[in-house]
Amino acid sequence: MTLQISAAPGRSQDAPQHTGGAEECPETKSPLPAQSEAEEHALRLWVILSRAHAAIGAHAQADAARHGLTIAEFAILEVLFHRGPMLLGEVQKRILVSSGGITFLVDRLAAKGLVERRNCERDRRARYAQLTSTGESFVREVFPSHAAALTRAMTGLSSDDQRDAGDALRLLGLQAAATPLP
Amino acid sequence: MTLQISAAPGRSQDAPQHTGGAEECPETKSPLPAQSEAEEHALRLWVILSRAHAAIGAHAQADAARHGLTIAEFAILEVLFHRGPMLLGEVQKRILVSSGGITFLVDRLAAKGLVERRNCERDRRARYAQLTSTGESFVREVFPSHAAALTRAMTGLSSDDQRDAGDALRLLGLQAAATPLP
DNA sequence: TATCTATATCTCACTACTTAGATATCTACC
DNA sequence: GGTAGATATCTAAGTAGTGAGATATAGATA
Repeated sequence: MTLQISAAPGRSQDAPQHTGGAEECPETKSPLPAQSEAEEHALRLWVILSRAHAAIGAHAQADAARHGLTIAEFAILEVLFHRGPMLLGEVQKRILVSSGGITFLVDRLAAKGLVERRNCERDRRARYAQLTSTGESFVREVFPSHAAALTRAMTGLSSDDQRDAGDALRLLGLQAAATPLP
Repeated sequence: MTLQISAAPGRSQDAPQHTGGAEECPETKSPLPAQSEAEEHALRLWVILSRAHAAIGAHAQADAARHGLTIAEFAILEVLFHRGPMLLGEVQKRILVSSGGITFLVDRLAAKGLVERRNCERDRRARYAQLTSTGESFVREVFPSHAAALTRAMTGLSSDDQRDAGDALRLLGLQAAATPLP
């Protein structure tokens, strides 16, 4: 819940009116090379995407926090509930945390009694995470209000527009994930 | 760069085929109350939004890291470059960090010689952050490749589709920010 | 003026992770 | 069977922030 790139170009005219002299700086400041329209759209989308993610995320976080959980913990419970027991590595990829992170998160959920590990018989390096029965009732109890909170946070778009935006963002995310980091 | 909610409903049939007995659990598991279509779309969009943000963010982060900066630091440099000197509180709201965070980040950028504080004459509680001349040349030097990296990360959508997605996400974010947290 | 409330920044203890590397195990191929 | 390289998880140390509260100042009101 942070991480934001500044809103894009167009230096505003009115920032330091009252800095008290010495800084009107009338010499020419060499401007940046003009951005292409493609770059302008990409930068703008990155800013907006970050803001939207932060704004929605604040709702998800607030709702998870009501139950003493982080968003990442909540996500793990949710995936285990909807998909059943799962190897730690699979959960890790799905919720996008580091390998150390998934160990840590499952430890914490286990300490809360919501999740337990189980050995994998086919691969003795690997372990399953699965909900305890407490964990299962817990999800059953809190998930509906969580879904409602997110739905409420998203009323800025009609349900159909949400689906369309989702379609577009899916392409965006898949392509970004497939593009090698520099 | 993390934080993800599991991909949505529809418990998969094939998860624990090999957990070795004792868990086929044929008793009926009371299903969750069926979600409305609105909730389904909202949850799906939240997942996709998080993934897209993480995937693009990885590129932004990798590029910032090449210069020894975090995304948040980079965002501050960028906003100061494009908008000129700015009160800490304004920067804080724009890049969405906590009040302690903006103090910390500006400290760190100041230690790197890229930013400096200046007192505000009209309000002695407040302070401006502004780029040093080093900071300004730095931004001038690294911004173009940063813009290029983000543009490259976003090739999953055409430039026009990026604009459309941005329009939609802007509404989404604004409404979410305006909705009171529960 | 005196006071009350609202801001703007800072401090500092704390948290939720990440990163790098260790360990155990698996798979494939000699 | 033995060995090389790839995985799956865990461990330990480190980091970028957050959150609550402290301090100083501003603005409004009596």
